[in-house]
Amino acid sequence: MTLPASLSLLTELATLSSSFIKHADRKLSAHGISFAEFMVMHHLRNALDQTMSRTELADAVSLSASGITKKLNPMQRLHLVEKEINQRDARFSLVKLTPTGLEIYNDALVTCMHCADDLTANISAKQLSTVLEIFAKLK
Amino acid sequence: MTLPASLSLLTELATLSSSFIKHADRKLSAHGISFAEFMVMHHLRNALDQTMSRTELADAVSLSASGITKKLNPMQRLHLVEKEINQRDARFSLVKLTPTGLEIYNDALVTCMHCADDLTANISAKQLSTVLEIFAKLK
DNA sequence: AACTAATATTTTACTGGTCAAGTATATGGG
DNA sequence: CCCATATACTTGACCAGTAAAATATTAGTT
Repeated sequence: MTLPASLSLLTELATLSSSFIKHADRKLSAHGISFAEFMVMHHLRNALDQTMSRTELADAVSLSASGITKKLNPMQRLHLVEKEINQRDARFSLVKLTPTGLEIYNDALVTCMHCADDLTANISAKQLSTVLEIFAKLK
Repeated sequence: MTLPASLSLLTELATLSSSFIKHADRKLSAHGISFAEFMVMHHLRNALDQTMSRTELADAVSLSASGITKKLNPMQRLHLVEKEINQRDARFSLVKLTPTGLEIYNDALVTCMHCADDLTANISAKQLSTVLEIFAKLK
């Protein structure tokens, strides 16, 4: 009995990302952050003014509203990010990367790129861009 | 500032699989199981005699030793899997898919294949097999 | 046989996530 | 203006995972 390729993609995707994230977590622990925290900083870094609302951020990292609150609390205590209240609408609170956070992000980025290079060591640049193109069409 | 493609692969991989797993979890809840439980049964289904040791299974689904114990406990209570003691070495305990488990797996498989087809709706069969080939080279 | 080390699993304490309920603020219709 | 509704976020109770310690069994050495 042969299973369809689409199912294999799905199971491979789950297995690969799970084992990769664990690998990255181990490497990033040298910077005192997890891969999930790196991803939060990564999205903030690439946002306009390095600032996003909590819901935008939650969507970006696939976390629930309460999940993002609980993830950001320790990051605020470590002064990696800071909270700013929106003048127009006090319900919104904006999250901003601090200078300390940016510094740690930049260091962690180097580590993370090494992880990424390890991951992709056996594939060519062409294959890499092919996968990225196809990824863009998934979902 | 442009980031290397390898890093994008990594972040996309994490984001895609996280959102896909949540989608599959919602669909599979109709069968009373999670995607993680589906993966356990999937590996057992494709194992010789539908039986694996707990450590083999833990490796297959990227769980720790204690993680697999905690995941299997409720599955045993629901009679999806059963425990068998190895005669040769009483330290090993084998995990086997029960007839009930097999039945539920087969139903869940149909649901899961629909999820997989949704995921891959916008890519061709050729692209699908290309990605799978490249995935095999990662790590 | 007895002691040490290795292996497979479980238990414990803890972390990080979810959902559902609660709080605070804003918006629109009477 | 006031009430209902919607939105953004937080809190509380719970579930799922980890690492480290504990337990049980086997294997190797002397």
